[in-house]
Amino acid sequence: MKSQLHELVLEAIHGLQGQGSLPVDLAIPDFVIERTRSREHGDFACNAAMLLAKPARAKPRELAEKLVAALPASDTLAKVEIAGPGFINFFLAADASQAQVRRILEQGAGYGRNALGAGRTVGVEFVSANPTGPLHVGHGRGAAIGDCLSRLLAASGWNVKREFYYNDAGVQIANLAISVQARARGLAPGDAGWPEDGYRGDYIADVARAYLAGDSVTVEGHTVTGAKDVEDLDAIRAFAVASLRREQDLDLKAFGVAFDVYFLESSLYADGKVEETVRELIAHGHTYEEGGALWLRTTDFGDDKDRVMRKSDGTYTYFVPDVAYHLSKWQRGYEKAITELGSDHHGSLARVKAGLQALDCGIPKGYPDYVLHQMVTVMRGGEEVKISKRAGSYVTLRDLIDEVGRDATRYFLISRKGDSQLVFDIDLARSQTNDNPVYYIQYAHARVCSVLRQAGEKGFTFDQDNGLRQVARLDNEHEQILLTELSRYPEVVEAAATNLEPHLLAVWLRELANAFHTYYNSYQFLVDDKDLRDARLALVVATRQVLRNGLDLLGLSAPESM
RNA sequence: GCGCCUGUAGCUCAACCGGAUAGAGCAUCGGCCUUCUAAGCCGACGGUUGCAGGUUCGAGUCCUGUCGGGCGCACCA
Repeated sequence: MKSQLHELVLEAIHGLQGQGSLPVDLAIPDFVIERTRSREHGDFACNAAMLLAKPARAKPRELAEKLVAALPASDTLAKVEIAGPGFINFFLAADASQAQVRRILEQGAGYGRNALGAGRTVGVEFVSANPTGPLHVGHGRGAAIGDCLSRLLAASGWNVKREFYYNDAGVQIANLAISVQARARGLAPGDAGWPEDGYRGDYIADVARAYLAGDSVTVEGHTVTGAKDVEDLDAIRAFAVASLRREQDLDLKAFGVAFDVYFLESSLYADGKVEETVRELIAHGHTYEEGGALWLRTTDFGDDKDRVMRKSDGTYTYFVPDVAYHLSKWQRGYEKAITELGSDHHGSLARVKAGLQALDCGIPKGYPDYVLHQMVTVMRGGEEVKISKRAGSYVTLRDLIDEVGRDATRYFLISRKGDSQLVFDIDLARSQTNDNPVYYIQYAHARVCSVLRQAGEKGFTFDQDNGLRQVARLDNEHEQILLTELSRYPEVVEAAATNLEPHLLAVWLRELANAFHTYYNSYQFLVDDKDLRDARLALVVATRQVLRNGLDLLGLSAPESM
């Protein structure tokens, strides 16, 4: 609809140019068609007249009048008004918005999808936690954002690959191994001989116990069995990594998140990708040696200082495999790559992008798209919660899922813009479940289901075809508002997907639910007038469809009763 | 010190890449269930968008400065 109106206005401008009211060589500004904030201003508004006023040396309102006069006739419009400083307000014809009901019911689960991705492949990397402990709330925020983005992109016609990258061999893993070993020897944090930066959480003791008991752990298709040998650090490391990967997997599963690819940093070394990357960077002349180290001139690509690639001891700094990893995404056919990270990693962005550009192999300048999220603070009883039994020093995702439920946790973590810090209020999410926004949306869905059940009990049969023939009966204000909301859904999905801002969908779904609840409280659906009843039920079923589609994109359930 | 993010109602947050009278939820107060689930609806209260300038028809949004908060600034990952 927006693009349709945009076209109409464009034609009007050209028309005015044709009749000499506007200069022919006028540069047409980037005017927009947008949803109005208030219904008094119609359904859509256009700012073309105000933008054209200066270059055309005309008064905005007069120009707007000319534009309206030159507007091609359209039967989707009931009226067009000029308001404020020169807005052109479009009022849709009632039957145009009523037609939404048919569109929604015909398209069903497909309503709201678009084809912007055109079947191209996008890699969405998120969580990417190293297997050194249970996932924390921050990972949860990343998981919710990454998963929801994946769903949005899939709904926008992209072929989505969800990817989890982790380091299975670095110093953190070495630290994990000696921590488990210390526990296996019966040491506890604080004891003499406890490793200096050892991981202190209870989960380390659990892993050590399982290792000594000879338990088996299966993850990503391999099984690792505890060797029981306290001295065998390699065996301990393998077992610990498998155990924690498995625990993270279970957490993610409980959160409703799954991945297509688990990518190991160690594989980049094994496959020679790291060497290949270094070779290419040297070959393209963006490196130099200094002080026994190999440097990448990242300042050529916007970084604020050059970075060491290979330390004087011959090992690589971490950002080299990071570049190699993103190169592999490109080589694996990810035309678009999204990397979702905690904002504490934002320092690496410029480096990786610089490294990719220095490879000079056709990777587009903005590659990859970074989506960052700020920290999460967990509050309970007005105080910050910092400790979890299992992890020790942080609140785990599992804690939240267990305490407030999967859907509420997801909704809270997804409903805010990623780049603001987030306060997760457990009391609000849990003890005040009645006031919880996620239940509010789900309740709208359950209510529709309930209405249909009631219809059956009252002996009414919903005749959808008849309802679609009678949509002209949907003429009261609440019905119009609901219809307008429903028609916005595809725009919301598109905006959330292209701006990489899933919270837009979460926020909007609440508005849709509100429009429905208001309608529900104002009018009886199960009336004796069959035509009116069928029309209302058609609208209500269409609403349920959109609620379902939206909840699905957020990864939330759509309960039939509550 | 430098860079990135951020500052909006008492609290938690929105505001469609510059638009019209800045919106929700929680909290507080007042109404609505013999009628489809009151996990709901309606109303009231609540704001100099941290502050000061600037850009223009128009600024919460863009620019400069300033104050407060977070994160990052290694031959660590």
